[in-house]
Amino acid sequence: MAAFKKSPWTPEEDMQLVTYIRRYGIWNWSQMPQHAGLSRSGKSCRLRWMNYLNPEVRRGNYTQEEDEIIINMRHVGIGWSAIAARLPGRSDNEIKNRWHSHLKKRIANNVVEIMEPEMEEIESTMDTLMINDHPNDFFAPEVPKLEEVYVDYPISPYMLNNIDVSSSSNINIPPAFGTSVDPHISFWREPYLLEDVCGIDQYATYVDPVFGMPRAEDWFGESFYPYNYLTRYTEAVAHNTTRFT
DNA sequence: AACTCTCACAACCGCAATGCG
DNA sequence: CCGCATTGCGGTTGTGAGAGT
Repeated sequence: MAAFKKSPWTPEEDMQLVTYIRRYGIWNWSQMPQHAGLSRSGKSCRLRWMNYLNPEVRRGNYTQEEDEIIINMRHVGIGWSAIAARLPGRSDNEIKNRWHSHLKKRIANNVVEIMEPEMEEIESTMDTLMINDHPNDFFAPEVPKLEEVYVDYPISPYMLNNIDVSSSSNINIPPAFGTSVDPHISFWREPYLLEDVCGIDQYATYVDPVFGMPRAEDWFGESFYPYNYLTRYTEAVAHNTTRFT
């Protein structure tokens, strides 16, 4: 098995992953990288998406209210993922970082006063978690007839009608059903659209005439990458260096 | 200007949980 | 029930930026 790449993600890799997910949805993390042309593990791709590339993720600029929620929920032993569920747009990893780099220290220095969370708040949080864990106890979703939706590819008719498959040569269509790498789509793994998640289409459909895919700055703007990452990367490519620092 | 230290955060790892045949 | 594959969680590490000396 080829070794997976282990290093900071490049803008090109980000674009490959986002482009792929935008076109085909998330159908199987472990197999997606191969079809997206990425030398990354599925785990790495999932983490990158969940913590960084997902347009739902907000980064930085924590409000006092958010900090207090983190502190209070952590104080009673609630896990990172449950706290993330309580804070829309925040990933568990980011909250964890926030805790370790800011809040823990502030508490140690008694900069913030730890308040006993209101019982109602805790019960409300627990109710939410119960609903998330046992959705069928609360409502029964209508299961779509997948055989009518998916014919050759595990993507929806909407996506089939709105993608230009020929525009990107280095991204492969997911495998068809019945092949050796049949993705075994189930209801719970149904691919979803970014539009469904975000409400709006946040990504440009512009395709670079030379490279076939949008440039990073077209997608995210230079501020997307911290510490002038994009600038340094671009310079490294221009000077044909193998590693940029 | 050069070096060291600290901070912030991206990303990795190991393990647990879950799903599926 | 079992074994394997996949996904999710939490702890930890690595690295770049900026502050301090």
